[in-house]
Amino acid sequence: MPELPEVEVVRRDLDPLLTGRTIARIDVNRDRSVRREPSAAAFAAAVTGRVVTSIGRVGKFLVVHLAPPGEAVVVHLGMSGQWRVADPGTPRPAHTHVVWSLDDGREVRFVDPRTFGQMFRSPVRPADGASGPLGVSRPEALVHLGPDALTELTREAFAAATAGRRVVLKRRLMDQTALAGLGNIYSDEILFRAAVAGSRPAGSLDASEIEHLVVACERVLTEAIAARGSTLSDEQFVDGHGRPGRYQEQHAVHARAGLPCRRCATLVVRERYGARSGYRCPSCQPLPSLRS
DNA sequence: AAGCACACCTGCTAGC
DNA sequence: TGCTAGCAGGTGTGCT
Repeated sequence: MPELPEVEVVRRDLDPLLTGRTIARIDVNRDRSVRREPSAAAFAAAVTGRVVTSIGRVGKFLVVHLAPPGEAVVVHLGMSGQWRVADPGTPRPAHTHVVWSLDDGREVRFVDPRTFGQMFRSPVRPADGASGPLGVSRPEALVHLGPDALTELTREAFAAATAGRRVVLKRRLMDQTALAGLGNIYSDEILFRAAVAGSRPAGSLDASEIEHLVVACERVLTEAIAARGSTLSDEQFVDGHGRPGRYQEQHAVHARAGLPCRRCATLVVRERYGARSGYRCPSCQPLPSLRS
């Protein structure tokens, strides 16, 4: 499923193609892909004719800023969403739910087999003293998200997100209101890089472990973006040009149960955290009770 | 009020 | 070989 690195790859693909373009037409083939709007038709009518001024990202959400300022289209790829840039003459893939036609003749297609993806308008207040570290205001629909794991993460923010929490760390890392952008893949990889077991209570971290986790977060996400994201066998992530990512080749533990750890060759184990699964190297990420 | 269960949906896989 | 049942995933809601 697309997490922060995959969404950032798509953002970087779409930004030069959409910024400055006018949205000439929007076709919604599946109403479910447009949420929080009076209707799909109302959404299309409100966005048609407007100019894209930039494309941003908060966590796993894309933010298409429009002129005149004050409103943006927020897009979430869900579990299987893709944005594909194509010429109108080419056949549309199955599950093409929304098509944005641009004034330069190109189409941007929202393809989403599992239909967990969504898009909607959201007000954006002008940047002011209350805006984020980047000086960019968030759409109002995204103010509940925690700091962006790539652009807004500090040691202080991480400490605040975990202090006093009894929930297991793995789940806290994936809680978008604590930290925005991490899902199952990258929480596993960051925990491995920091040599911390995700089954620990979030509030049990010491200063050294927090430092390692913050550094691991920055490095893993940066490397994953450089490798253009992860495309697993049972997922279908592709970038704006239809190409898969390569970071899965570098995964240390995620989806590698029973395979040797890349660092120490100990067999990776799969663990359950409630309804979710995670992967861990028992040797590199020991449980506290097993520490010497 | 933190934390959990559940709904949403469809393609793939494991199991008969 | 063909079928079905179950799983997987992120977000939002609602319950305790």
